[in-house]
Amino acid sequence: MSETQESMIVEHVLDAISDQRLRAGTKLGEQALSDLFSCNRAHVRRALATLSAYQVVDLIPNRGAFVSTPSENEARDIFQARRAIESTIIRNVVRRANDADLAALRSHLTHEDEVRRENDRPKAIRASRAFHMLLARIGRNTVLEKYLSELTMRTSLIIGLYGTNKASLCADDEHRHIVDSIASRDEARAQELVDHHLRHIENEIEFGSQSPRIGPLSFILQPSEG
Amino acid sequence: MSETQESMIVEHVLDAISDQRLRAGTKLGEQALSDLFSCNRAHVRRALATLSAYQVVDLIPNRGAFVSTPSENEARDIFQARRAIESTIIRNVVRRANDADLAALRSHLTHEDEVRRENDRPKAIRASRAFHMLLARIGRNTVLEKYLSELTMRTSLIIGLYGTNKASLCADDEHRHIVDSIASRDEARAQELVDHHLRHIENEIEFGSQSPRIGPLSFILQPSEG
DNA sequence: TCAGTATATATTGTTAACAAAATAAACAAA
DNA sequence: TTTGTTTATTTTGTTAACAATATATACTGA
Repeated sequence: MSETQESMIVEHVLDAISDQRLRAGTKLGEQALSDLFSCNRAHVRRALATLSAYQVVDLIPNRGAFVSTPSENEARDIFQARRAIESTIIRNVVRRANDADLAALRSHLTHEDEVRRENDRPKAIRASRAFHMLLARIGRNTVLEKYLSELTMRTSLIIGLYGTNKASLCADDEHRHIVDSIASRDEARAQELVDHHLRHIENEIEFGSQSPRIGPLSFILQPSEG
Repeated sequence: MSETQESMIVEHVLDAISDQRLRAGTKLGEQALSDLFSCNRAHVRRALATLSAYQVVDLIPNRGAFVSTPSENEARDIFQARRAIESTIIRNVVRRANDADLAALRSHLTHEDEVRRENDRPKAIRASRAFHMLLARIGRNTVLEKYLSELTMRTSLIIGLYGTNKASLCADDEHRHIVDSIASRDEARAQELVDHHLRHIENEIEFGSQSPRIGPLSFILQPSEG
């Protein structure tokens, strides 16, 4: 089934979305993709079907595939779903995190500090997403981890679509405080911090302004690595 | 893209799974499916890619597609995910349900009573799933609704795989009590009842008595099934 | 210039044919 | 019988060609 080839396309598109190189509404042409990844269209079509199932791509009959553009209502549903899922994840983390996990979290925080100093917004957004996904992995529930992966992807889409009020996205030390609460095994506090953090992100989104702007696909989707 | 044709295959397979006509491990041959739905294999392959993204089907390279067989760990993750998601759903329901919604819930309860009298287990399981999906629809969060759809599907798979202790699956009047708590707008009680209900279902599953279709070898012993 | 229409191009949808791999069957040797 | 090997059959994977549809371009007439 050449699972590798197909999943490579999927992974690259997902990476590009979470990096905000691919923005909402961008058309994903079959020929363009099969040229980029040097494969035939059948692979591309299956990859697009998968991405559509992940709800990050819309398939329109006879028109093609487009990166989905979440509405405000959809965005709010997504954030509510994130609160539901990450609430359970953080509880798992507080209960299950071992020393290695805590070290990984601390290490990630310093990484986020470095990124912040670089003033590279897409990179910062990516690092922020990685923090949430690290928590999901430490929580050790693969079902929740997969769902959160989809939801954070779509969150990147939302932020790219509508923009945010403040330059700093995942606020300065909210992540740090969350890690502290995990380290002190304070379940209630950790849950409250995560919930507050997610509401904070949602509240900073400016649903009024919508700025869809797109570039050529070949720039955005460089199949750099194998 | 003949979205209709492809989604028809997907829907039929999902229905068959939730009805337990399709059981874990069953092979979904491409030719068999394209014959059944009188379409070409390209459609079938895309449908299988979608089902794989929903995690109800495993795609094994050069071997084909098989209805997935959740492990015990996976099953527990699924139930935890359900508690996380349905907790938020029921909160939405208590807040948002109008008179029509309550009427629909009452109507469904009488339907479940009728089904119970018929002693048709698959039908009962389907009706039970429908109750949870009705709650999800009334909750009006499409993201959570879609995830719960997947999770209830996989729950059907789990129950079919491992079996349950008692004949009655979704216990006699737990659903009724949940509806009552919704009608009286008792959020805390509704959440507690749903959580308890889900734990109840999980506890009735006999993970010890695995049916002999776990390993890949048992697929071969298994005669092909419609 | 602008609207509307016709033509040309490009893109998606469909099908069939063929290659590669896995499974099933047949068969020979112990 | 049982085991191992070879052959045949089935199934999955890949590719290309063609049809249907949508988009872009050119053209015509006010």
